[in-house]
Amino acid sequence: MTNPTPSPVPTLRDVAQAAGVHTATASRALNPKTRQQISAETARRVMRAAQALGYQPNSVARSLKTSRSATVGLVIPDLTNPLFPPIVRGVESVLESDGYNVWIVNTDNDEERERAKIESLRSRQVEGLIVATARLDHPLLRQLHEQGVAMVLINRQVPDLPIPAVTGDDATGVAAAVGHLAELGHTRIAHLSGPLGTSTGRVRAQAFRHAVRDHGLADDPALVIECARWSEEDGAAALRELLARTTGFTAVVAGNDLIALGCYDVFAESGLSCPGDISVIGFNDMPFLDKLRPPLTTVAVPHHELGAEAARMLLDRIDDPGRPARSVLLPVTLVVRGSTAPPPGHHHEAADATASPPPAHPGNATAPST
Amino acid sequence: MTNPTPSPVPTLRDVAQAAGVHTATASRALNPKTRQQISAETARRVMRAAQALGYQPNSVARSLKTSRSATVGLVIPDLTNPLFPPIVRGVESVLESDGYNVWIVNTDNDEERERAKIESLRSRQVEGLIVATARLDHPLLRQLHEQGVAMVLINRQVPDLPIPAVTGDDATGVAAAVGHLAELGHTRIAHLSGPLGTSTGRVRAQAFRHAVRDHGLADDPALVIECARWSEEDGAAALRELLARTTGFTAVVAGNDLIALGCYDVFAESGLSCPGDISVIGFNDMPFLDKLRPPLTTVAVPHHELGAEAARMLLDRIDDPGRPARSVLLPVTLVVRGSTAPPPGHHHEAADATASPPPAHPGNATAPST
DNA sequence: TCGTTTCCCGCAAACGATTGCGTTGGCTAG
DNA sequence: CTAGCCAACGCAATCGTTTGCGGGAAACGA
Repeated sequence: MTNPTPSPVPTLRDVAQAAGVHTATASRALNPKTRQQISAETARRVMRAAQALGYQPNSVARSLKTSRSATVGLVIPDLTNPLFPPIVRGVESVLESDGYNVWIVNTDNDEERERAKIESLRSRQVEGLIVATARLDHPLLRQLHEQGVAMVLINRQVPDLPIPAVTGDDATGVAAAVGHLAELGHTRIAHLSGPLGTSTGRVRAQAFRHAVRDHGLADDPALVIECARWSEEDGAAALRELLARTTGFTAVVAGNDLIALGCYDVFAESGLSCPGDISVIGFNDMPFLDKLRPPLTTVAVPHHELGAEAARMLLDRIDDPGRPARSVLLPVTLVVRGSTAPPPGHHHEAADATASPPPAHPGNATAPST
Repeated sequence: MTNPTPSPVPTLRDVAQAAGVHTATASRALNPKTRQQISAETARRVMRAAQALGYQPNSVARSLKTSRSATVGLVIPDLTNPLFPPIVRGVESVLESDGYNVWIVNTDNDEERERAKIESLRSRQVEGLIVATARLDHPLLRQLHEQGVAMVLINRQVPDLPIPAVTGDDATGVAAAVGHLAELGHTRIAHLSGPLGTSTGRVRAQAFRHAVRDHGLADDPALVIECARWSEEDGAAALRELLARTTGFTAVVAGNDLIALGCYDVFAESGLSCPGDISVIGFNDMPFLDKLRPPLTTVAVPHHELGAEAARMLLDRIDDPGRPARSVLLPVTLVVRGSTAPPPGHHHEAADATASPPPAHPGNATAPST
């Protein structure tokens, strides 16, 4: 079966003609902002005609004339990272209620693709960009900023550029994670950092070392290792390398949840038990973590709010480009699940002296695995 | 810090002026298809000028003139469903290499939002639509089809409309799932179907009843229950209701993975053990299922290929709207993990008579059943 | 030398909307 | 009765490209 022949789509001229008025009049009648310039009677006639013809204004023509588009671009490094879809929803929730459309593009962490997609967005007159792909050194973003493009960064920032950003409070989150592990009795804690070319990677890594020192624990450079990307595979690779070259650590705080998942893979292949032999903490609290084996202890960032706040800031910026670029840090919370427990052989002040399951935590507390 | 003043973006006229030619000449010089109409020398001059000015063609103006846009819309019901991001990647992979842009929109399963977003896509002159939101009765899709919009459905179809679709082989997948459970010794198997207003929901439900009969098992209508949406919450609700009104079933095949995850929630709250007391099979094999507790047995559909094939079909359709609308069914495979085991008290022909853990399947063990 | 072809390139009309400005007609005020 | 005003609407330019068409000049054959 083939497609029916496309019926010609009605234009403003058709509407005007049907209503017996000039296109200018039709245009004004159809636009609520200008409708009061038109007599009620004529306006009604035009709107009826539009209705009857099924008229839909051509946004392309409108954009060309007005150089606006009611559209903003959302630049995501990797849609398959479950962190991002909730953020996207957050962005959409506020932008849509404001009449904006959101154009989502996926760069796959590829610089060339990023450039191409952003270029394509710009050439379509998007009115602003929400960017989740920021790297510490990011010439493209610098250039866009210099060209006066309205932008808000999300989840990551680029410190040298005065672009507003909304991120989770990485430092506090990592400190909470380390604190939790220290409290459980761990003394040698490793960190599988995310890419140090991203602010999140670097900030979390720095916060890790600070926290470790603050707790009087081993601050051994050999205990932190960088993952090339924020992925399960790279997390696994990093942990393998760490296991090969260092020993004696009983816990790892991962740069994010995916890296933590990579650890799970290594545990499975090497026969290590989590949290029996080694504890893990993730970052982000992406969906479904509570159903893992073991449920992953992690630092929860408010995904939806992250997106929503970024969207609000972008709107502010669009209708007043001159305003100062404040950045916001959203509060995070440690959510303790089953992947953290006292280190093997640890003597807790309580009775049991073996590597027993961790104390059941109320609420999210899923049963700890042995 | 505020934004710098936006520098005026160069237009084709600027380029032409800089190169000392007419805009028409500049246009032709910049377009590879028409460049041979221009002397090599002039073309070089124009291209150099464009380069120097940092000229980027204005797609809006181009679209207005040509009524093309090199853009297709991708309509997703719920981006937070991990099934979709890999599909998106599949779509992008083929469309991008063909010079197309992909505009992803998220309808949140809301009919009004869907209409608005599709309208917005159309008014932007997208050249085609890949739609993952199809319902069995879908007036909007019918209307679009009648207007001659190039479309391809993905993952779901609408049977009455001759729109090409690419989906997984739902019937075979469900049959494999039921077969696997039957082989394990289950005789009363329940089905938590997806919404019966979607083809996937209905096809899988029908296939379930067929499969159950084919294996000579109980075909009790009380054993199938419909979930209102493809979500964890609705899966949980459905299983709760089923547990309340029926007993004696030892396995459930869920309409998809999210519904299966809902079952996990119910198990946790009701103290049931999976797979000890009850087995579960999902559908789709979305990411991270292998890390669940227990790892979810499911039917894997080729996400990436699903998207890629849909994109290819759309391209075909765009440059030849007249071609017949063939639909394709992509093969699926049962991947057996840890959420399925013999029913409690089942005497297997092998030695052990208790509800022991399932035989360890090596790796991802995509052992095709029967 | 004179057509005729070929090669480059410019002219101008679109595409479909928005909007500043001008024009019209009806009304009030002086 | 005329000046002045306002409301309602039309005119035409414009946004930045693309593209059919035509023209001028060079090249070619006879």
